[in-house]
Amino acid sequence: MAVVDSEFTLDLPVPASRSGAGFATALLAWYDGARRRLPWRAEPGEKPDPYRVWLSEIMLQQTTVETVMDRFRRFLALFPDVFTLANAPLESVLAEWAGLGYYARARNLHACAREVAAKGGRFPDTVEALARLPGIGDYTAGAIAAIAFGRPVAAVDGNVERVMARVHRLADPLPHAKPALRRLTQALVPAERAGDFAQALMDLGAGICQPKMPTCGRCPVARFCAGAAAGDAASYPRKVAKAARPTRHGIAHVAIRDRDGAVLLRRRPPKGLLGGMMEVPGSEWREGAAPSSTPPCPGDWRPLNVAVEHTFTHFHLILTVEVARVADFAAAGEWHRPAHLDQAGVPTVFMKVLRAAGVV
DNA sequence: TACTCGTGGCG
DNA sequence: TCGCCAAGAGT
Repeated sequence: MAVVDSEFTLDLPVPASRSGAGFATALLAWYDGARRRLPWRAEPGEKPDPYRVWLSEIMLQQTTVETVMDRFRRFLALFPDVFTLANAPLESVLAEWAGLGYYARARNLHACAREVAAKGGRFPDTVEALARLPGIGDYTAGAIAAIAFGRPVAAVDGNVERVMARVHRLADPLPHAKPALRRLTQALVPAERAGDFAQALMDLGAGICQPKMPTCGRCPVARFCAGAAAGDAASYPRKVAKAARPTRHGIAHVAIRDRDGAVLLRRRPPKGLLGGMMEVPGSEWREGAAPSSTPPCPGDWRPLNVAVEHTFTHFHLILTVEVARVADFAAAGEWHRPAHLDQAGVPTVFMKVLRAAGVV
């Protein structure tokens, strides 16, 4: 009955104990008593708002619930509906997104809002149509279709992958196992309450079937779980080893205007790393020795004693910071006063630079 | 397919 | 301290 460890294929029928209504019924019964109350989540009996569901799903991509809680409320207060968002300048959306990371999400969010608004303001209600919108991939399309529109489709995020890999004791490592895990999940989706089912799986993954310490003793679906039965749930899902992170070096020039303490910032190119966000002018970031760079304006440039370090997803960065108080002059960029830097759209790495320089 | 793309928290 | 992890998508 248990799926053997070497099983990679999914053409075999799902074992009866892990298929059909039993799993979903047990999970939903648990969810009815244990569901988290979250700002974007409709209360029982409430009709979900597709705009809020969509916004929350984008914001939650690779981002913790804890972080999103406050940011979601802030964002919704500024952009309460899809038309407000569509009509807002991209720069204001990026500024509000600053610090959240993965800024392509904000660019795609804005582009998606414009598409939806241009077609009347209603989000499509099928996985296929949703997945055609910018920033909406397989997971998010499923989540919106299920949560906002009740479609009986799977929403397979990292939580669900983990739960399913354990339930089935799947030996195939991620990311190769993703399509298999999607099919295994879809096979369990109930005809009714598909949105609750999706959210229940995520609550289960977040609260009980946690990455390093699953508490199978409190799990409502442990009796359906091969990993719980074998006592090795924590060893799933298997994953392929990740590549080592290289270190890049660079220089950042903090120009402080004598007159009022304003600092010189520039807008980065619209795509790529930190695309569209504001930056402190500086050198390129390269592996090996720090590249030389010309300051953005003349001045008495002095290096700080302490370098600024920041880790991105795929590389570590060490920035040497040089500071100068400079006279007012026409520079390629914008002068921002310290009091308003939190509204300028400065990503975290450059906020670290400004803190090191004593600007904020 | 494999790589790019942020940030903060935690064991 | 440091790798792992968090409601992934685009290319």
